[in-house]
Amino acid sequence: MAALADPTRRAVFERLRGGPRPVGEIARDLPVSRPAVSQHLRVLKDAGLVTERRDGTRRLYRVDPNGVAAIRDYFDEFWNEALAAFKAAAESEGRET
Amino acid sequence: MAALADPTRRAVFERLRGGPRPVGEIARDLPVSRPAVSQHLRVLKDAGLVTERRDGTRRLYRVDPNGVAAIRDYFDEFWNEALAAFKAAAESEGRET
DNA sequence: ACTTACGGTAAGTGGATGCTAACGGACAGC
DNA sequence: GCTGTCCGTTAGCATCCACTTACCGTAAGT
Repeated sequence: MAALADPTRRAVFERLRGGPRPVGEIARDLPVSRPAVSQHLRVLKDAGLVTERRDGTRRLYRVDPNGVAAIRDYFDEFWNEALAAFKAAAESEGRET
Repeated sequence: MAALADPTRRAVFERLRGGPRPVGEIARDLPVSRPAVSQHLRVLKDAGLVTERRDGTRRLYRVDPNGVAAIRDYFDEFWNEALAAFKAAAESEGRET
């Protein structure tokens, strides 16, 4: 999840939300150089959030559903536990006060 | 979400998952000093992920359900869009190939 | 009032990291 | 084979940030 910390990297990631994209196309509408995008994609790939696929001289990157699912599950679980604790606390507080 | 990037800060955050906690108690079972925990809590608070409440000389921190919900929603939406795009791509690919 | 416990803040430092510039490699078209 | 395009990698740099140490304020107990 640390991979999604950087704003630029999140921007790169979100460019992939609608489907596969080559590196250059992503770099074109971002205020950073192409190598920077490459490095971000490498981090995202190591984090299991995107996958790579060669297409001639280009490389298509796409979102890896498994990675997104992992983070999504983490927050779902956290949400459930935290909410339960929150309700329990609110209740016992209501009782005491 | 950048607030949850740091591992230590995530650890602090997760200590709050089960209910409110004072600063000292959190710092006690983490390998960092108390001021460090204070700083992390400040970041989490600014990010809207936790709320603070004074209790005598202590300060109780607890998870803010709103903050967690925001992130959870972000990933839910991302998940839906990405999955849709992924399926669409897989389909059109299956057609062509 | 004095002491003790709790915790936020400021200053300073070392390590991590995002960026660019420069280079090298692979593939397509002529 | 040569050229041009696309992209990953390296080196170097600037910046950010997490951490500790030291200090100060506040509240509770005696």
